[in-house]
Amino acid sequence: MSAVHGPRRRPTLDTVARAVGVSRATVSNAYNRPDQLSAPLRERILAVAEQLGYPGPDPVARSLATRRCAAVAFVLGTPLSTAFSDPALATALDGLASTVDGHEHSLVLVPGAGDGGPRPEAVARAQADVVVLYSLADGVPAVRAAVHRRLPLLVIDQPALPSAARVEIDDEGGAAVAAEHLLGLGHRRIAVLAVPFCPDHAEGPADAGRGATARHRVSRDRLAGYLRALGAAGLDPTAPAVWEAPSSAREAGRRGGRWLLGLDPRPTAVLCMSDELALGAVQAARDLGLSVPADVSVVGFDDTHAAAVGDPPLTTVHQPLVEKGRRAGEIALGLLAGAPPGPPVRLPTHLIVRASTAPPP
Amino acid sequence: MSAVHGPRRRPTLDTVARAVGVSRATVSNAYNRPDQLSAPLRERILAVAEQLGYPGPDPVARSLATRRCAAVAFVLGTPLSTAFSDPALATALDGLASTVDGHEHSLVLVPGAGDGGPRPEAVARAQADVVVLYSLADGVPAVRAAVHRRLPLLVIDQPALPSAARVEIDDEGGAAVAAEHLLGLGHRRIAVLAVPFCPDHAEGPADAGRGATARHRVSRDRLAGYLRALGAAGLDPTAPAVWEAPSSAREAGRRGGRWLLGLDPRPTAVLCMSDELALGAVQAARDLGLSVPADVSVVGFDDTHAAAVGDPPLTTVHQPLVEKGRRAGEIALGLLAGAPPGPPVRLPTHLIVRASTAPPP
DNA sequence: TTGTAGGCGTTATCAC
DNA sequence: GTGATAACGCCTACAA
Repeated sequence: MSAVHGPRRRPTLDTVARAVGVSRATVSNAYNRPDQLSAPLRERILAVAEQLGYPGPDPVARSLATRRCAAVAFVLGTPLSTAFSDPALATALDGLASTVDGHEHSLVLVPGAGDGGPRPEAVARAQADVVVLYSLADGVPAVRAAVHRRLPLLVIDQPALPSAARVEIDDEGGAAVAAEHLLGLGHRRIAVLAVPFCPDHAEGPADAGRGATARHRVSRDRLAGYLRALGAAGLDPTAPAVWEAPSSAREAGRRGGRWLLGLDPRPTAVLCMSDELALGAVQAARDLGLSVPADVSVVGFDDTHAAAVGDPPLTTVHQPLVEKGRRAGEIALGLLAGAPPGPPVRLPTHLIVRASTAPPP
Repeated sequence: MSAVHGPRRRPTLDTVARAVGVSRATVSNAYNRPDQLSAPLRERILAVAEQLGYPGPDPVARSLATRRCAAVAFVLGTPLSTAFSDPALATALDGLASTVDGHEHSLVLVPGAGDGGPRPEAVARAQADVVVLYSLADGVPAVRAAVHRRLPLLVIDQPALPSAARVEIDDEGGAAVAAEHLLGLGHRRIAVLAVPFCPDHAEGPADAGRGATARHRVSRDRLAGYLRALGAAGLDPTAPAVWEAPSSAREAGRRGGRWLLGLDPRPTAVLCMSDELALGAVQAARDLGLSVPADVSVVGFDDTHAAAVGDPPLTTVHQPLVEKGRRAGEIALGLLAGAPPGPPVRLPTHLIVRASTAPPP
């Protein structure tokens, strides 16, 4: 009698077909190829489906049959919320989103929190047709998991991966120019406020070894750029104090800034690996009663919107964030369409001098 | 002979099972339940899989079998990139992301561009276990498509939907308070700069009818709040000039501001339905050689970060964006776990007076 | 225009 | 600890 009152389990294509008295294929066509059947029949099918409470073709089953998800996966190396709160990341995603939009694809954000980067299971399970890895640390399990999937793959700001497309920034060059700017102003006691070197959430002073063996290409290269410039100016490349922040967030920068500016002798300038860190360092200076740039110069990295409107406006290294995302999006879409990975795209950086740097006091 | 040189098609669980000489179930267990088989056998299976180039269990097939996607879909009413560039939306998403993170779920962003809101097909095909609708216009196809799926459903800033959970803001109350603030300062010629009333990308002056029949609950309620306060103060509620912007972006606000401030007689104050619009209006005032708030007062809505640091800092209606997202995330996670929708969550707004408002000149 | 048959790659449930 | 077998729900030639 339960059969009379309608099925207890949710209806499927087959339920509808049976009720109408046609085959599954015809019901499928009613949804996906209206031109393959007569209008009246289609009407009837849809009506019965509606009345049966059939929710329409199951997207997962459809994907299984078509081998298509209509989605691009974006794997973060940081918590999910940073996609919306970290200015540099959000801006790059903005660029990527603007190219993915209008192509009938969704954007799947795969969270990256955790001590060893994103959980490899999360990467293995993401339902997408192409995967984009964003600035993951070298050798984390998630990278292996991504390669393993044999899906079209694109990495952003990471070392080359066999058969993966790549978009990246000239981090070392940009960092070197930032350091040269300070040297040119006469600074000699220069400290470094770094984004994470490894995916282990460490926070505190970092020695030279830690920086050199860093597993995040971005922080490794930026540090190398700073030190190269300092070395070229005759300074001891092991001399600068380096604070490793646990993220690129402003509060983290403030803590690091307080430590660096509390050193004796106090640095006259701080090279920061992100604008948010730099803005935090400016806060720290203020906390200590120091003025920027009169008492201490601060240089950022990224050239986010906040850097330009900061107080003082930040001298920083510009990287084309929107273009980075846009190019990544175009390449991802290309891979989706069967295009080969192509040569890596390397985007330039340049220094923007604003008001947070001046000669040392 | 092609069989000798290895299969041309990509290997599956079955390929591996056959090669090892075990059943599919055992291979599946090797991946998903290591404790269900002996370690040596598992090793052997994994080794053969590796050698065969088996990418691991297919996530889509797994989802089909388990009826789980491990993802929450977030359906936007605006282009994908606004998720990262619109401050109010990004902040709400930040809150949602922070609660979803750590729960082994991905976040699927479903783009919402298009004249009639998000494409219903995109909503129908999103692979997720729960869907969140964000501020979609009443009656757009995407809403029907979402309801149709019979998945746990949550709407944010939209009218009630049968059996859907709901989180929303007291838009009308907030708007009324904003208007009352201006009235209290002595303003009588007050204009309105509105976010879209309908999903049709219209831009230009809007008459009373358009506002009253708006299909976006948010803009409808905010307008109603403004007009209620003006009416209560004895002003003609049909009098205020209203400009409908095609989005809540700053540039759109600037265009609308220029039109409103070019009217004769010029309004002495502008009520803006978003902070970005308000910031655009401030720009417009500047374009026309007017000073804010000396010549014209501007009130925003949302209380985004940019409002606080603007020049001048914006008087605006605060809405708890992060909490809105967080609550939505908690509810979505709850629905996922089988919890009932529960009563709608209505979050309060309040006025923040800063420096963009003053008595009329 | 409609139906048939085979396939998509897993997981789950039981036996053994 | 391991293996059959049956779902899971749909798509798509191809035949009628």
